[in-house]
Amino acid sequence: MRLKDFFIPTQREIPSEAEVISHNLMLRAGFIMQVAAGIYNYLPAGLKIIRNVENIVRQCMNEAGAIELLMPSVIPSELWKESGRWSKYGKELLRIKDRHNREFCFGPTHEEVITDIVRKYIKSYKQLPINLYQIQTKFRDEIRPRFGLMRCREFIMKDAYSFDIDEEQCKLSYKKMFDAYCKIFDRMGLVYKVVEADTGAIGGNVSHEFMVIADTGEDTIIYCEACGYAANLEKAAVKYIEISEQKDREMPLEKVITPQMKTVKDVAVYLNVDESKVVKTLILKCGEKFYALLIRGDYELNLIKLKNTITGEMPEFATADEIKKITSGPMGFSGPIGLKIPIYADYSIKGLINFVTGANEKDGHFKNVNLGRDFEVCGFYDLRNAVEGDICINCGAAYKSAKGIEVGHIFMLGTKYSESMGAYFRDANGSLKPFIMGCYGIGIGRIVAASIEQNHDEKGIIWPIQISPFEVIIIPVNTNDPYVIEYSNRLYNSLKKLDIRVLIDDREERAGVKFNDADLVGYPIRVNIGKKSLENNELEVIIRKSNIMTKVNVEDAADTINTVICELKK
RNA sequence: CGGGAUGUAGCGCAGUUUGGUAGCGCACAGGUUUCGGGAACCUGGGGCCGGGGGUUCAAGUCCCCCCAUCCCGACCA
Repeated sequence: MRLKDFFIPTQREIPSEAEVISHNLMLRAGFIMQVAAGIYNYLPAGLKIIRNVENIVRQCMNEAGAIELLMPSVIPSELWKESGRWSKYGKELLRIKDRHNREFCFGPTHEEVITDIVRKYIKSYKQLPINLYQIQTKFRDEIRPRFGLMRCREFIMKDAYSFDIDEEQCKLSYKKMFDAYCKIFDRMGLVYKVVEADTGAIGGNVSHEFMVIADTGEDTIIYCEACGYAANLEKAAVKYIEISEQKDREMPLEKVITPQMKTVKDVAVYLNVDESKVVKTLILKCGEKFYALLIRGDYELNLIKLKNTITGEMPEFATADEIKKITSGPMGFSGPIGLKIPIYADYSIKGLINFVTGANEKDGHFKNVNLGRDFEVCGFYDLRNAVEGDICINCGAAYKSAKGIEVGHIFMLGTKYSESMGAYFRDANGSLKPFIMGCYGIGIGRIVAASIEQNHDEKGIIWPIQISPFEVIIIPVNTNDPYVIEYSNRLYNSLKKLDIRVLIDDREERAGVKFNDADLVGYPIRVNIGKKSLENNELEVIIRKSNIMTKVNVEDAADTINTVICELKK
């Protein structure tokens, strides 16, 4: 491609809306352009990158035996009502109406549609297993889109769905996808971790997330270097450690005045105790039922764990009015003593003595509160977020934590959709069985963003060659020198003959402009063809990543570059 | 959804305090000189100052309403 005939609108100015580096660089390199909050144009070079990522994904999926199809982005509400998700899926689901006032949604995921296909055509165990996938534009009406392609509302996703005769076969399908995902992210050159995850709104029981490690990531992952355990924050288990404080040192209960001291921090500072000696009492609501949760002041409640161990449904925090009604005290002063609703406690409370809690009245707290003596709880559970330094549930070493970008997520779904939507097949005995399903997503745009987060320097992007919009850029340095132009064109044609994805910067720009643009856009290999070096019958090959420049004889140039490309692809 | 901020040329911004008919840099067009890390000079084009309503002789500037975008929060108990 000749740059004059192509379109890469690089910007010199730093876009004011871009907070994270990948967003900033994608805007400046002319890959994307914002149309609305969380909705972007993919400009030509950006599209090339997207396509490269898609093709790697596609190739690995095909190798793993998955079959590509394409489902619509607009889906009638009927299918979603069958699965029950029309009402359960929250505001993220963009619901729209056609001219006849019929309800549709813009698909955020396609379990319903794929199940509809399979239940219609797959009738026998002989047709199984099958894994169908698509690469499609999805829409999720995120509360807060941000960080460019990292969290947008409209985004491109690869989603695959497997159908099996039983759990065991499903595990095999799941494993195949697991391995395919590893291969995909390896080929992209990404540094990632696979973590255990909660299944959330999609449903099911087993789930893994593929996390690209990056400080700008929105997710927290907890991992153990000793045994390899890794999970996201929602899932990471906290091991119960016995605290052996001496029961006989219990002191008499004491009420203290704590004017305006609403937060754990306020109270701890005011009473001159450590935050870990303040126990917070959280009032949660789940349907019509209320619960009180006790957590040590320096820890955070994990709603997902609460849902999975106690409430079953996703709980919400009670409002100020509800708290007033239930505890008879204002928000900020709740405590377990005298509460009439079920009280559950995190393990962190067990064994604690002489702690501080709210007194369920304005400006009042209790000191020297003790479990058993002053109140009782229904039980102790793991209800808090793990933190760095916690003891690994597997091996006893200390957890570490890191920020990650979720680029892939795989689930074993079981029969959630097949049963609700009546998708059954005949097994070998002739009896009707629901399909055992799995689903497997990869965020294409997110991979692009994540790749930039991991591969850039102060000048711009450093593409892994597999993803780069072009493999080589040729820069004729002196555009007024006929030899420079001639040799540039000659090399360009030779590289094209070798099927190398080559771009020649034939613009009438000064060398510095071209160099800076090349560094910004991030081509892995740059070839400078200038008057000076041509006098020695040489040109310069520069590797973007290492910034190493090699002088190469013009006659050998094409072959040398081809060799370099092969090296970089390894 | 709550809080904060910002909307002025394609991009980045000043001008708003104290109302008086819109400016800078980059980009763009023409010209001269330059030409291996974002050139210099000259000339030029480009704005319903986010939208609507009001106050005023006069509004980018003051008041009201709306819209959009960005940031923070949504774990305060």
